[in-house]
Amino acid sequence: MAIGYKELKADILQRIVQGYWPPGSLLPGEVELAEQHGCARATVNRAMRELADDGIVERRRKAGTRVRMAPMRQARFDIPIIRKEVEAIGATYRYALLSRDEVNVPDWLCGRLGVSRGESVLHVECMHYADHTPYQHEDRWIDISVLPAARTADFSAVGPNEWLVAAVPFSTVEMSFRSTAADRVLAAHLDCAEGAPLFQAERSTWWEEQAITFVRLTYREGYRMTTRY
Amino acid sequence: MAIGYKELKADILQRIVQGYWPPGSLLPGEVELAEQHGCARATVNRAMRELADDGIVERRRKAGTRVRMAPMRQARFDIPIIRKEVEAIGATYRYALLSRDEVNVPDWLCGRLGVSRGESVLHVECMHYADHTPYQHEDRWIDISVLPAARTADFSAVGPNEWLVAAVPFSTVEMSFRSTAADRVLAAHLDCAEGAPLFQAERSTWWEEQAITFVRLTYREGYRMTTRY
DNA sequence: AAAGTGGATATATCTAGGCAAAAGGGAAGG
DNA sequence: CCTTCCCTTTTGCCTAGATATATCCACTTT
Repeated sequence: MAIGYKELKADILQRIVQGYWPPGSLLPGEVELAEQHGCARATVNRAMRELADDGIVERRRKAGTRVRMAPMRQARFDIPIIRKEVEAIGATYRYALLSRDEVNVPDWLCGRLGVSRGESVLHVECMHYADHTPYQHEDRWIDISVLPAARTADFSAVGPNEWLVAAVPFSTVEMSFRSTAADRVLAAHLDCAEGAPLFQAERSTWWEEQAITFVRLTYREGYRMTTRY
Repeated sequence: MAIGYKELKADILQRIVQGYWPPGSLLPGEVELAEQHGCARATVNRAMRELADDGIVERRRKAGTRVRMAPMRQARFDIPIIRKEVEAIGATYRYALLSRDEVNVPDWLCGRLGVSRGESVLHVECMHYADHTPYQHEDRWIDISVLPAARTADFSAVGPNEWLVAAVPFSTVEMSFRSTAADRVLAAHLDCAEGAPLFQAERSTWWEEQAITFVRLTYREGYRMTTRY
């Protein structure tokens, strides 16, 4: 009669999927489920908590556990190292540094990085290729007052992304995705027409309330970001 | 002396972030950590398991727990119900049905829905507005052989998305995001120039290995999907 | 040298019980 | 009728102990 939390989780999910517990309905309490399945409440708790983590159910003290109304409320995307992503599709990865300058922080970046005007930042532009076709353009800004080591780092062989991953851990990340039209520079680098619709990801990274880096990644035309579950 | 699993998790993460336990290094065993912190082993286990779930550490029986070398982190996006999303920004939500036809499945959709050519599908087009400005265009296809109830559903007041959520218990979902140029129809509906770069989401939904619906959501120009973690 | 075996060990999971905290729901008072 | 306060329910979290399982490593066998 006693079962493990995985089986229990599968059981409950099965019943939800088959409509026995329709969206919005209230599930039995932990004690009751534990008695029904002949296991400890902790086991039920583990199963229910994982279902909640997966976004299947919603739990609130006193209110109980109920099936979520929306079939999918959250999606999870892996943010891989670009090299891995390219190699995963069976292509050869190549990296190229385009430019590297120490400049005054532009106004539009002040707010995002949380630095004051007039400060100096490191600006690195580079390209990532899959089998010699453009894959991604990387436009990165690093706050050198927070990360002075970046000033002496050599980005000609290894990309700033991989360098940063190895050099600094991060605590908070904000990402956003949008669609943008290729300007002249991007069109040239990504080998597409000017005005072509491109998928763009922007990421700000903080460590201990200190902004470290902001990066704008522009993917080749036609790129898709996909998730399934 | 005794602490909760959240504090413990934060403690361990802190030490990893600060380099006390560098990437690749072996962490103490659960028993040892429990003794050091004066708590039960289950508490340590919970903290460590969550760190593993978050992709910070890697755990293997007998081998112990070690800090991951390349933390391939994953982002989690909330995909809100369109009405909630609009109302969250303080705007008034409005819905409009554009068209609704029963047609032969187009070739490009056969593969995605997993239906054979010549079959009949329900095609629904509608718009979602925020304060009377276009917010999202919904282009939906429903397999009526799997979901015959859709044939008699009235989509003039409630959108197909909300109808489906209530009608279909639960499912497997595949989503993908990309950038596309506005064609004449989309430009007209979304009030933008033809060729404008638009953010597009596509979602296929299955239930018990049966494809139910495919939807293509095109957002207004300038839309951003953002997450923070 | 290569392959198989078994013990040691670290994590995975379960049990049984208890206290804490949040919050729904109703009672009491204005 | 409405608001405020309290009680009870339900999940959250912890302890302490035990079994299960995977797997590294050393040792033995072929």
